Amino acid sequence: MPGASFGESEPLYVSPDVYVFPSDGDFVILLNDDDIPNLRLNDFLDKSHASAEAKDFASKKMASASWLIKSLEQRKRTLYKVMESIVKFQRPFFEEGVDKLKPLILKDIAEDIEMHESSVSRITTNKYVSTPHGVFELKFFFNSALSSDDGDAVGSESVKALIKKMIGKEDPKNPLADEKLCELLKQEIGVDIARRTVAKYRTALNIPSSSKRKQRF
DNA sequence: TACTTGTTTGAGGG
DNA sequence: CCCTCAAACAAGTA
Repeated sequence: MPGASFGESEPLYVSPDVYVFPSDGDFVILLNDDDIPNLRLNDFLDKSHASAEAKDFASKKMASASWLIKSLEQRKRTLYKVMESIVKFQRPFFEEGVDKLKPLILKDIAEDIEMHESSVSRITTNKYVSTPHGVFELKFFFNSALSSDDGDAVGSESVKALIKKMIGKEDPKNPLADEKLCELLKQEIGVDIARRTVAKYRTALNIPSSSKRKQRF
């Protein structure tokens, strides 16, 4: 998604698919179904003088229309359940704010609402929720301990940025070893990655190892 | 390099 | 449109 890496609170301009707001120490979920007015079937074609083929054609159309309507209803129900489950898992976020996000994976939600991960994946892409702390894509609530938002590239990018910043501030006489960086990363943003990964990111940034950076005087 | 874990995507059924 | 399944893909790890 273009611009995905530019900030946490991007889409003020999208209209959310679902709202969450506090009420009485609890949270209420409200679906936005503005764009789906009440749909219903109109059985206008069922006339006895119609030909067999026409009746057949009509009833097939009716059938397909009716499952479309059912699908839309089901979608609403599923979206509601997913949202409910997210609120359950990320309650501290809804109560206190963005830095209280807990690690969460699709499978957690999938198991909770008894559905397949792939369904959860599809439901949570391109859907937005309005919360007391802003509007977020549903994907925002999933982070497997590493990335802060967008699943792939963004996570490692922001970790790289942080590494660069830390090395920039280090004492030239006492450069930060990868292991130390690893510790700091954990303290500062709660990211838990292996020392080896830190080394990989550092190399990617064209920063030499701590022993090479050490200055003698 | 190969294994593991997590997410996405294409096919197929309703 | 909904859903699942399996296979592909991506990232970290050893």
